[in-house]
Amino acid sequence: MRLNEKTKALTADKLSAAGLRVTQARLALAHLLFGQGDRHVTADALREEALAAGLKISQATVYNTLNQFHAAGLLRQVQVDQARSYFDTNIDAHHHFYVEEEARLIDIAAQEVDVARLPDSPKGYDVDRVEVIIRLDKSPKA
Amino acid sequence: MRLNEKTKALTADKLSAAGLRVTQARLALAHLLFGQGDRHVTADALREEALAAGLKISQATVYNTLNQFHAAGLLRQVQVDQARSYFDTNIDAHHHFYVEEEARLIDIAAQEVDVARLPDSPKGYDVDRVEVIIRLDKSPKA
DNA sequence: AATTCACTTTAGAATCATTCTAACCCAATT
DNA sequence: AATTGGGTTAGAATGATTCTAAAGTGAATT
Repeated sequence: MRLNEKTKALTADKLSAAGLRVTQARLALAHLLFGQGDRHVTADALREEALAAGLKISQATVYNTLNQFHAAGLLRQVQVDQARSYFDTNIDAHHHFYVEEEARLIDIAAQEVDVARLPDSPKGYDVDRVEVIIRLDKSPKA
Repeated sequence: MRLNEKTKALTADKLSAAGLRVTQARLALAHLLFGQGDRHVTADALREEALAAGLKISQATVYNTLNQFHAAGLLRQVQVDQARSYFDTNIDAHHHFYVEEEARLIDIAAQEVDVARLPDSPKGYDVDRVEVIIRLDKSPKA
């Protein structure tokens, strides 16, 4: 993990802006998460990646950090599989394809889906967000 | 659990039609699941209900049975919460409200939602199904 | 009605993701 | 440099779910 000063400063700003103290673990994970475009990671995958990058970081810290980033609004949690949670670095309104056979998520930009009509919410409840998940299967070989 | 003969026969037919052998455990759970309109249950909730009804049934059987019913197309599995799976007795196309604070699912009939436009699936993949989940929060007290 | 055989059910162990605990560490402040 | 309060950690704990392998049962056959 070799961060140039500019990248490091940007990441640090992002953490500070979110009200999180800038620590080594957070800086390093933030760099992995936010340094390469939109991503969908599981806690375990991020841990592997961190270790592969030579970071010394515990699984507990990976979980803590993902949860803190999520609570701070830097990540979105996506629940499509019973086995594990995905964290999505794209926090703008958008939707997902999910390929169960490959445990793979693919972003769909908000404007690609048109939800033209929604029911009224039950009395006493407000819409937090609307999620559209398109579950995909591999096409049968022709 | 007192099933009249007619109800029992209907439930048995349902199991047979699904290619499942008609056993006591399956009959009893099917009756709990399908005998009272559309429901959303967790494995644990169903277990409790079975015990409360005086059934002697193990947790493993509850899980096995839910998974078999799901595989047989009698139930749909809904994944909205990281903690546990819900099984939905409504297998027709439809959508859900989810109240996270109450861990509660509410059905939305398919025609209540109009998804007017969807993106093309990635090459090599076909749409299995489209799920719309509307996450709700309790309205703040005025 | 007894036998057989494959499928079921079971208790309890195992697994796996995630969270907790309690001790140690470090970033910010004095 | 010392203090302090949050951060990080290893390892234990938790909780849902699955697995194991042994005992039970439904359906078909004798």
